[in-house]
Amino acid sequence: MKDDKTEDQILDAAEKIFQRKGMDGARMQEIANEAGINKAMLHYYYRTKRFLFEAVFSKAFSLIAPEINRVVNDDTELFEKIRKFTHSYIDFIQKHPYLPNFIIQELNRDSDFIKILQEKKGFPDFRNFRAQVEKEVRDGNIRPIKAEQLFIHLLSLNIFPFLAAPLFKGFLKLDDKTYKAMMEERKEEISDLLIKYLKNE
Amino acid sequence: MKDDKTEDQILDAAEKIFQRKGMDGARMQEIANEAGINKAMLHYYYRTKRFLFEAVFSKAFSLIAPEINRVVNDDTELFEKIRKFTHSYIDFIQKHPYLPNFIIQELNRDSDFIKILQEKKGFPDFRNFRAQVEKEVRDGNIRPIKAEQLFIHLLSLNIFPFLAAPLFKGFLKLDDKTYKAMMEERKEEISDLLIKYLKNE
DNA sequence: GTCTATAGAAGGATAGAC
DNA sequence: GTCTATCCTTCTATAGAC
Repeated sequence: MKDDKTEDQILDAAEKIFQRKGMDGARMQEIANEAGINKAMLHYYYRTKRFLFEAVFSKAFSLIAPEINRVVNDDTELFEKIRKFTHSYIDFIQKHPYLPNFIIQELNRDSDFIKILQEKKGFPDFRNFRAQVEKEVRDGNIRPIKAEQLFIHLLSLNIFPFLAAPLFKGFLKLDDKTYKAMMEERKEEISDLLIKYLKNE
Repeated sequence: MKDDKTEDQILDAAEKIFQRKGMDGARMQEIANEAGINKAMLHYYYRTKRFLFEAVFSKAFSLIAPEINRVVNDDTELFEKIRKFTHSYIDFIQKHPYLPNFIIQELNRDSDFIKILQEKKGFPDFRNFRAQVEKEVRDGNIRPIKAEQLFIHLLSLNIFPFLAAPLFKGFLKLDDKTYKAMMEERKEEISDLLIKYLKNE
């Protein structure tokens, strides 16, 4: 079982609170309440707030990393890859709506976090994707483009609409339901945009 | 002069601190130090931390709003508009690097903020842009696309790379200088992507 | 391992002199 | 308007009983 042990109950509770409120906004007491456990236990298992936070952050990142690796470390054909990533990422994020904001926010808050993550195994390695894009360009299958720019396009188009959901809902005057439906539509929209552009079609 | 009055000195200092650390991470003492002034003055002029924060947030939003209005409330021809927005937004953000993260973060933290902003004059009105895109589609000048999706594409491609700069620098193993150069390149990359797609060219 | 109680520090806010 | 001093609450963290 996942929640057998107090340590895991704490981590689950901390996840909820930290992802909603961030490192600075979260309170140890709140996490303890959420875990249905005493505040002293948090320190017993994780020593400090910072260590607990880092455990949560690492776990969050290890959820995202495989998604990224589907792009950079996978030998699917390029268009298929774009299509699959876009579809699966948007499904993934519907399940973890707080994740992108949490990651982005804390990386901007503490610039050392990314260095810690880079050391870990499973950290996405971009080289395969670069090679793949360069080959497609060389073979004349796609319009000339830098792999980095395509990668940034792909992630921006997929991630930002969730990060900026309150903003877009405000601008476009959409309710939650309509906005969610629009995110579903984007699976096709994004694939279509990138693939037709690359194919020069 | 801008900094004649204490009230403005405080607002400037608060801007710096809040934009770097957010509402929860910022300390009144830190803002006072930054302003070279006493902590009691902050309360004298702005009563509470929250009011001071709201003043900063409103000002930040009033800096971004005109940028958005260049897209939604301006009768420039569509392709020209995409090109101009992309170029000017990327310049704008190099001058205010903390702004997008600040806005997004606080809108996610407090979902009521957007409602307050919607009331204010100058809040972007999407209707003109929708009409413009619909007309271009009807006239057969561009590929069929919903105005909302195009709007989200445009903002995502422009804003996210700054928001996620630490992440992309980590993934792509780029230093600040190289990344900045890449953001310059994106002015053309983004325009090219959207316009060629729309023109079906 | 788990709890209660509390230390110790920090932060927002105010009183009151000038 | 501006400052110093201080109140009071909140928060992280630990001590110590069971």
